[in-house]
Amino acid sequence: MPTVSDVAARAGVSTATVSRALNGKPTVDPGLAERVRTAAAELGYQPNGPARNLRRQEAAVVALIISDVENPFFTAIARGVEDVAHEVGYSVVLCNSDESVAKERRYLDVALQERVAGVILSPSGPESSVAKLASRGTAYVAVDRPLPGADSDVVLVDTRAAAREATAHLVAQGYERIGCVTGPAGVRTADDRLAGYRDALKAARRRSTTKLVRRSEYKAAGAHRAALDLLAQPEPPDALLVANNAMAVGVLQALQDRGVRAGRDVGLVTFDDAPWAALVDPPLTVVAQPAYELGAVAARLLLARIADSTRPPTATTLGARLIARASSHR
Amino acid sequence: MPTVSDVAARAGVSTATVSRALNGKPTVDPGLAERVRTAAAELGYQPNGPARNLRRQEAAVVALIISDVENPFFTAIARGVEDVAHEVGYSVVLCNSDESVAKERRYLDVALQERVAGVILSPSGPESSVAKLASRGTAYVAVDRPLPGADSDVVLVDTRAAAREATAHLVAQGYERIGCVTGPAGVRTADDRLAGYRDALKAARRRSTTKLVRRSEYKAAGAHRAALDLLAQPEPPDALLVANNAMAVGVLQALQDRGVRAGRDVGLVTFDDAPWAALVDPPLTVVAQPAYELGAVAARLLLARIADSTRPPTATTLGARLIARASSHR
DNA sequence: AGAACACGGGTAATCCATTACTCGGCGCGC
DNA sequence: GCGCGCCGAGTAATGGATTACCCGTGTTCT
Repeated sequence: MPTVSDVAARAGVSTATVSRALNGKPTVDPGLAERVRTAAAELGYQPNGPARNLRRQEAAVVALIISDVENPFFTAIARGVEDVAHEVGYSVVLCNSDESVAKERRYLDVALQERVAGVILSPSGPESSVAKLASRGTAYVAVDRPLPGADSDVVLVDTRAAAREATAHLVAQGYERIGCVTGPAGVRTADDRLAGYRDALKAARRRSTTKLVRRSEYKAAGAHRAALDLLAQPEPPDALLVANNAMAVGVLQALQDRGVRAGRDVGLVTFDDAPWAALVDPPLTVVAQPAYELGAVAARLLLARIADSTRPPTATTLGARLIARASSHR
Repeated sequence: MPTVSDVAARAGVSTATVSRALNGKPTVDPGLAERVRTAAAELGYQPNGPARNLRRQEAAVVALIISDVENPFFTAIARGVEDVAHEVGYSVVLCNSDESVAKERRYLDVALQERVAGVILSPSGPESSVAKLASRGTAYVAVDRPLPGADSDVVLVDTRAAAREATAHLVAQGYERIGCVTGPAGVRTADDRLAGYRDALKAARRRSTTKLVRRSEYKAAGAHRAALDLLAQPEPPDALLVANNAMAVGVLQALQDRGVRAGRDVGLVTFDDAPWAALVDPPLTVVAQPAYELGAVAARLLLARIADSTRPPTATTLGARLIARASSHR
């Protein structure tokens, strides 16, 4: 594996010149620079990343820690981050914390060790270990969910308002006993969606009861259990607000298991406009979140913070959009 | 940011001992090792990854380059890889080549520069630049699709047989004009699925015509166009074999657009048992591929090759399973 | 008791790219 | 014509962890 010295020898210059030429520094004679480039190409020279990062004290890499790779919402965020980062020459490494605080911490440690330039994360739990990042001066941005306590850049969706709107929509469609399946306590989006749901019930002068609310992991299996449980009650809900698209899968399975028809028997609004949401029977009414934008904005904020660590932290809130389809209509 | 020297000073030992203690080398007095560990903890010491990797000439990281992060098939592979790699202390960085040979090459370069221990990839096109990996001695494994020309470890699904079985199933269900929507020429899975489809038609003594075959990118948009195109023909197909799950979305949209009922009007078998496949109307008959297993096996092969670069390359082929649901039944 | 050896631990070389510092040579101004 | 300043390029220091090599102490065998 050739090194700068090999290139230098072949081009008949010093290693300093090789480095300057390959990094496009202007203080190199064009002729020499050309000679260096051909020498590098002939040897198939690839700079040694670790050596470069060691010297530079930072890698041109940002880590993106998402809570569920199998959720299209988060992969769309990833696309947004990637596109923006690549434009300015940063690479993105995607880490899947799988809604586990332990895995999240592990990835944060790796990011810290590898001296990445910055981190974008969607915190999986109430207690996050970003303190380490802060104390090391590594830039970071929270996406989708704020960081408890930390005064950081953050990009959110106005999910409480969206949940309120979605619930109001169910009320307007004439559903009587509207339930809610949301994520774990302490995960901000889960709490906000529940709060929005309650806001709407209150505004409609409906009594809100914990009997119609269930929490579980943000995954299909948990939502499946939650939905079965709700349906098994003496007075089951006639509509459900479902807090993310993985959960929507679980809830739909539960309805199918019980032979309950979505829309007709139980109205449904779910978060996230997954590619398949319009294809199920009946097409799902959804709260479409601007996931790609979320990622793109987060990436831009991160880059800005990497460039200037003294910027005051900003909070960006994007809006969501209710797309009414047949599942919320008798 | 503390370094080994800081820890050494605090523990009253040399940097060598610190390194040995923290890396669990047996040649350190347990008492000293303990002192080192407390010192490190008190300082919040995090080893400098680039420095370590520079010295070790390799990072405990494997790169996984997949062709589409938004496709559940590939994210399931990612889970398999992650689980296996983490068990032995490797980190996984996920790279999304987005079915683009250029992005794939870019990520390969990054992987090479960062001196990752190994690479697992699903090649996006017929010409892949793994030659660089080979010449640098970096371990790699192909997953889902073989590497043209390269004699590497590879983990595949017997996708031709699966396509044959799926098509035979459509024949057996009484469909007459069976079409096929597959991926780009040169992508092995796309070609194999088409070949399997033709195998089955031949076995059933059906005439196979290019009028019923369309190729597009492995994405929803392309499949949508392809399906509309097929349906617009004077003699449209009465059944379709669809080569992956992103495409299934596009095809279902097209059917919806045209008011054609899946199953009744047009039988459907698609590849990949996505979480939502059983939830659409009608539930999709699918070829379920062992995606998680694919990833897990690939990771194990990669680790074996990292440990011993002289092993002869192996090819592993896993079977797929046809799950008959309502979409292939009038 | 003396010698050989095992073992724990320290010193310093090493990995490779970047960059501060330095130096020679050339051009321009007085 | 002389000197100052600038430009291009080289020398060597730097970053932090690992590890080859070496040394001193304590053990064991003869």
